Amino acid sequence: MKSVTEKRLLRIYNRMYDAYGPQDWWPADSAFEVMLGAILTQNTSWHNVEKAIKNIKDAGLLNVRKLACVPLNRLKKLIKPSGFYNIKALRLKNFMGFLKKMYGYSLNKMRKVETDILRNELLSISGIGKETADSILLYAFERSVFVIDAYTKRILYRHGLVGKDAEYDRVQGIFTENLKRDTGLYNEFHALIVRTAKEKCKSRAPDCKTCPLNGV
DNA sequence: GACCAGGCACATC
DNA sequence: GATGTGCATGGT
Repeated sequence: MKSVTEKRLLRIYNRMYDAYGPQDWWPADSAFEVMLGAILTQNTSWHNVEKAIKNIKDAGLLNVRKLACVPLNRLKKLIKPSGFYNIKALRLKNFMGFLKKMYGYSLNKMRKVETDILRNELLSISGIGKETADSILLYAFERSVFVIDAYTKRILYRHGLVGKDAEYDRVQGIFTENLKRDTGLYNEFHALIVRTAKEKCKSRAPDCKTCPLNGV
């Protein structure tokens, strides 16, 4: 028996899927690249993040052990195009220090850890908040964790499912308490929200005619 | 030239 | 607990 909210969420999902199709997220070739991107994209357009990741790739450093050895100042230069490079370089260092300390740089060991424990570990790292942690859990480790970002809050607010300043956990609960735990669905749903938001209407104007969510 | 982008930590009240 | 602020590049 589907709840009213579940039906609404699925209607939103289907509209976006029909308009844009599968998004094939996360745009990365490895779990480590997902993690780098998740930190670099904090309050930053993906376009700029791609430049930073390309710099790291071109330098042959897209590898946990290699990148961990790069001096801070060189790391700053490599990620400069993604903005906030001073603070983000420190965050990457914090994160890689965590990987070394907890897992000896082994993402396979990390992969064996239970989701709630892993989430708490990630949140304990300075520079990794809920959205970044959940992005890593969903897109690097295929866990059924719903990622909430500014777009998601905006869309749920626009559709009257949460209040204007609803907290992260509250917004996340709307999805996880009403949808079945399905990693593939969560993956595609969040990706489609970002895609929809990037289109012209930005999912903002209530009277937008081109938005696939208009009238849902 | 203003505004925005796939947040987060920290200071202050 | 809530609100405000710094962090910075590059595209529109």
